[in-house]
Amino acid sequence: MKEITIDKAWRGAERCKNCAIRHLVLFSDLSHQDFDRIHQPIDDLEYEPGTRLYHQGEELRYVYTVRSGLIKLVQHLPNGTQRIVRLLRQGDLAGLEGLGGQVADHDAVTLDHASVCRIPVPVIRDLQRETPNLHDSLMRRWQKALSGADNWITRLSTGNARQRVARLLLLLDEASTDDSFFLPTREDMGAMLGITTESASKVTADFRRRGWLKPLGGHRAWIDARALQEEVD
Amino acid sequence: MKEITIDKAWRGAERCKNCAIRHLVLFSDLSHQDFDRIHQPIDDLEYEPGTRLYHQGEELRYVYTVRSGLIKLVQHLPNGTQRIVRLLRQGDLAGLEGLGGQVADHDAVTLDHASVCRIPVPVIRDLQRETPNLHDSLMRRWQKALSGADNWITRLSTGNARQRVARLLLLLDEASTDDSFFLPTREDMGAMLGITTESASKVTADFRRRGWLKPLGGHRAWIDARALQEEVD
DNA sequence: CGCGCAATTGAGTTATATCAAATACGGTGG
DNA sequence: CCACCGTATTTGATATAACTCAATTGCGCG
Repeated sequence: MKEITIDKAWRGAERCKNCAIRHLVLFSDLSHQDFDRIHQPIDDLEYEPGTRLYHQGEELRYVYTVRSGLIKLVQHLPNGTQRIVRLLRQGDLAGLEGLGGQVADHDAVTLDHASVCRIPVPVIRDLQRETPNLHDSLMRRWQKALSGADNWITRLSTGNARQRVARLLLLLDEASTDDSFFLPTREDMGAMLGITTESASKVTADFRRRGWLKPLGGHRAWIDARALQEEVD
Repeated sequence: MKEITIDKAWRGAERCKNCAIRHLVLFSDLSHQDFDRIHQPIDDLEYEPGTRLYHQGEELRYVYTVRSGLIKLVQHLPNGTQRIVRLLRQGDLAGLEGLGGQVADHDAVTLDHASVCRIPVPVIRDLQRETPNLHDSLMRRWQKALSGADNWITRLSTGNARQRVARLLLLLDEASTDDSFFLPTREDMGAMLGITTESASKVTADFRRRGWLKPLGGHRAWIDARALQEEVD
């Protein structure tokens, strides 16, 4: 597991005002004046695959907005097993629990190359106190995270291995803008679905043989969503 | 499934000020003046076991604070299977997603006899606009719900049936104040753990034979937490 | 080209689901 | 208080799915 590497850091809220995906991020509803209330640097960071942003139990000094890429939230059990409890993508926040002063509930690890904005917790606390514009935006994040977690239980942790893999692929596919999507390692698929690496591999290989899944290289793939949909219901 | 029955309705915010468990509920941080901003009735309701507060897809006009009892949140899949994604108990909120204007993500159904405060969504919206005191309290609810969901995945949807049942019993036990706790039907246990009713029954019966679980009648039970803890790690 | 890791595949074992039957339990009415 | 009924639970036999362990293949990268 690699440590964090910072490729570039823009440092500052000025860039936020002109952010290309501002409509998607936490600060979408902020006014021009609100940005002037930001007194600590917001850094724009690039992480390579397998980078850990923070780990379970750690004090969270930052909240992270995903600009691009995929991030997994991993939770460890006392007995050593681990489970991926959620995936974060464009517009999602990692480390939300830090806003309440809690330590991290999970490890946050990039799956592929990821671009992330790192916002100091005090910045959000201050903005929250001085402007109400952030509240709706923040509540939508909580809401989205929660419904994501619920879906994870019902869709990815219910039914047989075949259905779970199919639902995961459909989930990854519909999240993507183009017709290809990031295909996780079989080990990660297993950790997401509560099945073994081998089981994930066997189902995946079967889908490929049937022509419903086509790997495109570089950890990307295409699926026949129609066919896979029929597997799940 | 029974419809809602209202045994008593206190109607009004006056009672809230003197609520016996106010330190646990959403309005813990409100000032005396804040209560005067409440212009719609908050009803104190009693539900019998198996009552549905609302169902998935329904518009949420209220948020519900659990005063006592247990409530299950059930999510239905298109193929007809259903899964219990969370349990709510004293101090928890049902229908949080209604605050953002969304329809209900789940069915909310009482497991045992439950006492609940029903708060109109506009009341919370108004308070939120006029006083910042609610924000922390509300965020803690989101945070708690989310970590509850994460735990549900890692503890109750991971490992073999035996471990899952053990973890569920431990969870129900530690939530309880006295040394007894509510023991769900095997069917509900199955829906919580992603296993069949029969599997839940077989494990439960085995724990009983070993003396680690003692049913006390009236859907209540006692466990040897020490022994069960050893089963999970 | 070959090294190392990921993915695949297969055989054997175990756990869980499935189906069916028997038993226990709670509530109701006599 | 007891008998009865419907439902939940338990139990068993069998089928099936998933896990485990081990070996092999494939692939990306230096």
